[in-house]
Amino acid sequence: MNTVSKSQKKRDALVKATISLVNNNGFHATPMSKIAKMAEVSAGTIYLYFENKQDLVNQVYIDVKAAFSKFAFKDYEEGGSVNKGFEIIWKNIAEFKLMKVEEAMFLSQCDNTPIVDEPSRKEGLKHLQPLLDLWERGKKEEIIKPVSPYMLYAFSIYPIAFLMNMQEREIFKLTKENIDEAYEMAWNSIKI
Amino acid sequence: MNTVSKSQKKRDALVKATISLVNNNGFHATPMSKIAKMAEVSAGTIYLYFENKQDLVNQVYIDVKAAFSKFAFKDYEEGGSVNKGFEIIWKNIAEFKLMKVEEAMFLSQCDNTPIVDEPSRKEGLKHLQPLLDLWERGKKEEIIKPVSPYMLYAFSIYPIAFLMNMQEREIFKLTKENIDEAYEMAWNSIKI
DNA sequence: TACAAAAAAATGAACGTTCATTCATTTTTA
DNA sequence: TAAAAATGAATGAACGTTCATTTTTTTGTA
Repeated sequence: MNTVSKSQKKRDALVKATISLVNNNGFHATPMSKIAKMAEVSAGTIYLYFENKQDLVNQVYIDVKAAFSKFAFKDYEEGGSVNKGFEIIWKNIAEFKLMKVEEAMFLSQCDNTPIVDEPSRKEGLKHLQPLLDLWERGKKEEIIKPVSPYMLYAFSIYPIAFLMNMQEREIFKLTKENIDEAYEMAWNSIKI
Repeated sequence: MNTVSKSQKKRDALVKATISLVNNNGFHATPMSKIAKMAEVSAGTIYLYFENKQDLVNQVYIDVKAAFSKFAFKDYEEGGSVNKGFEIIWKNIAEFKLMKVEEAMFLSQCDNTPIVDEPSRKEGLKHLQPLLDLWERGKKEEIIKPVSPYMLYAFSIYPIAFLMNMQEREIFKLTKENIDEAYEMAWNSIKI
């Protein structure tokens, strides 16, 4: 049997189409009509699921960010060593950015432009708490540098987005060895 | 006397207006009419300086990127130690991102969306060679990790853009001390 | 189970607005 | 006074959104 309702399928198709078109053409060149066409849905149908274009991007952003966060913490449980915990999370994030390129590219575009509104941005940040907690513990244990979590994020996590971007533009190839080197660089920047 | 021609002034005003409006509203919500109004120029005048809207953003991108690169290498001369050279360049870049926020935000938006075309992107990259050369020397001297320059850039330079973004959203404050800490983190990630 | 009536979902043509761009005219400069 | 620069109203295409109509699904009844 089919556990996904028909209307959920349409919403999913719309979300997917939005991600793909915004990635390839940018938000400014992604009309609702094209989204509808790619999702194989009529133009009016979009407005049964989303209030308007702004609401559509907001919801897509929140959806993708939730999927990202879920992925980031798979196989992770609090309580283990800070080193190991960070490695698990970091490699999950790297895997997400390299496997789910479409989603990751979309997030990178949203995080660097005013196409999503402030409340949705806040909403998207919610799920990162376990990483912040881990860092807090790492600071107490004098393993992690006693600096703002924004600094830790900037130097250890954010760089992955750049590598993904270069990879996507076929300027640079991220191999298995590269990933281990990258992880080392991330860790070296935040460890004491 | 006035060494800047009148028409150069108009072009400058258009460039400035474009940066400001794209930063605040996004490219999709920046009509030519608003750019003209903010630059105190008639709509048609834009087309004396730029072919069309695409050409306008491309040129603004290239202009700003050139200013950025120039700034990045001020007070730098090849030949000094790798450590010192990198510190000078890194701190220049940090200063640019924190002092010339408008320009830096615009670059970050362009670098993460398809609003500028590929040739302009290539053009914008041209001026970074001295940093690549420095890194190459650092690798030979076994001071810098023997990894792709994209990796070095991702972990040492790219994070500054994240900090700038957070600073701009008033989520995080970058103080003098922070900057020194950040520099340490950057250096730790790329040094052997 | 079969069918019809009611409700819900989906459609897509139509609407009004906004936008990028043009060009006949005016203003400024040489 | 000729040339160059600037203007801004006009144009037509494209867009987001609506809504009268159609299609599909659900419900109620025998």
